Amino acid sequence: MPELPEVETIVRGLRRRVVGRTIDNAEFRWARTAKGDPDVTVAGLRGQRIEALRRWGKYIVFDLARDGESSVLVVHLRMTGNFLINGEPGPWTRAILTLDGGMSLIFHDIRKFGRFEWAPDIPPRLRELGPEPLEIPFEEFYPRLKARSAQAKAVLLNQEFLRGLGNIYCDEALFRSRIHPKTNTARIGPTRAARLHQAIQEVLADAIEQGGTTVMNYVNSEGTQGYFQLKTFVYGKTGEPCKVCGAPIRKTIIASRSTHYCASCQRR
DNA sequence: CGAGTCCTGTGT
DNA sequence: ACACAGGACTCG
Repeated sequence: MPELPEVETIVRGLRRRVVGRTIDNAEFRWARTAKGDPDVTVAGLRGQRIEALRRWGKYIVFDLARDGESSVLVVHLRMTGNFLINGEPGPWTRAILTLDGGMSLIFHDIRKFGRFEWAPDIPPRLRELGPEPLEIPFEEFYPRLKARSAQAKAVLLNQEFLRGLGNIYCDEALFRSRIHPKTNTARIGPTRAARLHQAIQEVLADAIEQGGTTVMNYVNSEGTQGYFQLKTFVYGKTGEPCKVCGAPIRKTIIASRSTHYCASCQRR
C-alpha cells in the first residue's frame, strides 16, 4: 500500500506522538522483520530517545540518541506494513516498540516484507536514492530525465531517479501529463517534461492532502479506517472509460509492473 | 533487461 | 486452482 503520500501520512500521524519519547523495549515477533540479528536490533533500540521522525522516499527514519550517541532506525513498510498506536497485538503483528508513558507502536504487516534496520546513520543505499519528488526543481528534473534512456514508467519507478514514487503515482502522473508510459525519456522535450514535473508534484500533493490512496484495507496509525481517498484516473481502472475522453483504460506490463494508461490521451 | 524471491490475502 | 497485489533485492 504505501508510496510516498501514504508514508508521509503515517509519519505525520506518528510524529507528534513519538518525538521526545524513549524506546523502553522492542520485540520482533517475526525475526526477519529486523534486518540482521533481531537481538542486536533490540539491544540497539532500548533506551533510545526519539529525537525526530522523518520520511526519506518511502522509508521512515527515526532519529535516535542515547548517551550522547546518535543513530537511526530505518523502517520500510514495503507492501503491507503499517504502524498502529496503542493497538492490540494480533496475528499480523511483526514488531512492537514500547515507549515510555505507557505507549506502544505495533508494526502490522501481513506479507512480512517490511524491514527495520538499526544503523549508526542513514545507510549508503538510502543516500544513493534520487531526490525527493516534491523538492526537485524543474531545472534539475529535466536534465536528469534526459540523461536516462528508458521507458518513462520504468524511469519513474526507479528510486535512483526520484525517491518515493510507486506504481500508482507513476501511472497517475503519466496520465496527468499525457505521456505514454513507454515513451523513451531521452526523447521527452521541455514542454512535456514540464508537464510531467508538474503532474508528479500535483498528484503527490493531492494524495497527501487526502491522506493517501486506499486500495484494500487501509487503516491509519490511529487504527481507524481511512476515510478520504485519492481518486485515480487510470490505476486499477482497466477497461473503464477514461474520465477525460471515454476511451477504455488499458493495462500492460512495464518493468514487470502492471501499467495503466489511456491510449487516446497518452499518445506515443 | 527479465525472472525469481520474499509472503499472505483476495478475487476470479 | 490460479493470477495478482502498493516494493525492492539478487541473480543470470
